[in-house]
Amino acid sequence: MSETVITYYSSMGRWEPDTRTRMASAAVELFAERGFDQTTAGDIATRAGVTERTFFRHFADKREVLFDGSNTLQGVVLAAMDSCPRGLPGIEVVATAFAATADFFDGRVDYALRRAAVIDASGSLRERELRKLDMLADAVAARLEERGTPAGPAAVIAEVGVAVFKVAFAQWVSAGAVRSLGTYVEDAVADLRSAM
Amino acid sequence: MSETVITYYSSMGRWEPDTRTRMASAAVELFAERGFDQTTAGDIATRAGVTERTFFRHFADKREVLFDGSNTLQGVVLAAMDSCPRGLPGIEVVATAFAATADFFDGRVDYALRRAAVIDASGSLRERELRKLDMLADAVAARLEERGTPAGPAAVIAEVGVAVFKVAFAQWVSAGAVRSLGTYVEDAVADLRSAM
DNA sequence: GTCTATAGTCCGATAGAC
DNA sequence: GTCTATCGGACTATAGAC
Repeated sequence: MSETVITYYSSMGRWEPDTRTRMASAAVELFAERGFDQTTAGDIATRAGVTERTFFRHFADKREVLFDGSNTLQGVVLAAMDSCPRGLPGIEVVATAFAATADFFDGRVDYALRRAAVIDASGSLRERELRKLDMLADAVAARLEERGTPAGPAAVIAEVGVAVFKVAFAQWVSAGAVRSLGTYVEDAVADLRSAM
Repeated sequence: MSETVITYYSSMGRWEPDTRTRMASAAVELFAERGFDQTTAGDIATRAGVTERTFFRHFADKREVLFDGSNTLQGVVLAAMDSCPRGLPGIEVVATAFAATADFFDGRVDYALRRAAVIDASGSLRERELRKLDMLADAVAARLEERGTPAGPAAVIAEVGVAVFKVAFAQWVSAGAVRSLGTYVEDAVADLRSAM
């Protein structure tokens, strides 16, 4: 999704613009209508006005169409980490970074909620989401190491950060996004602090 | 895998016993030899002396053959939680429970390491493993709630516990299991404590 | 753009255990 | 007889190869 991708494709001109975005939208619609398993890659392609072959040229597999924004989210997290002052403890950096994802999601609440409902309804999609979060944890750990945190603690802090984010995000979704995601992140961090 | 299953099947007599176990062993061998993608479900079945059809009756999909022990591991964790005194803080209960998995893995180091190598080599298997850990977190959270921990903190503590375990397990594997898994869990918990 | 292999499902049939 | 585990064939969709 992400503005980057939109700009990229709309600059091409020759083909119908926003092909990826159209396929992503069509996918969420169809998965919501009939379920993930009952929707073929060809169905999505057709609704987006392209062929099945084109779908697989853009996305490595059927699930991936729902995770086009993952890189953008990761960029948001890493950028927020970079904005933190040098001396700030790793755990603070990570907490701040995940709280910063609130802006990203609060700006696309409707899509995020529908997408979350679709993912939660499919074990297959849930697996893919967990893998994306796992890769995010790896990226966060690497960035912490660059900031001087030793490898062991960096891995622990990164994984714990993602764990907290997972809980906060689930609560945000199940509450229907009535409050900003940031408040759920802060609450979850507070829960962890008082637990230790 | 678990002794229960072995006993169950060996009591039948008519067919070759331990079909599931034989398929699981064949799978690890073949995945290690040629890789996950280069191994068909039929290949595994053939090496185990059954047909492809039989394979899919035992396992919902090709990946699942490597995760037959997941329920057992979950049982170990939950049982360890139940052994903790009532008043013990949730975080202590979870830390103790995951440290208790050491006995489980230290008793099958060889299989665990080969299995881990196979899983790490395949994104597809990694996804499945993450999903199993996610379900473990849900089970741990539920058990914490039964012990009186409020839902929010229970979810956070459970997810953080799994996060710590993930890091400890990865370190245990990459070090070749030279020390017991328990020491890695304790170190990771210590890292988290000093980070907060 | 076509062609193919494999994953995974559904139908039914068979055969020992009880 | 019932139950459970095996096997066989046919079928669709995914995903990769050409």
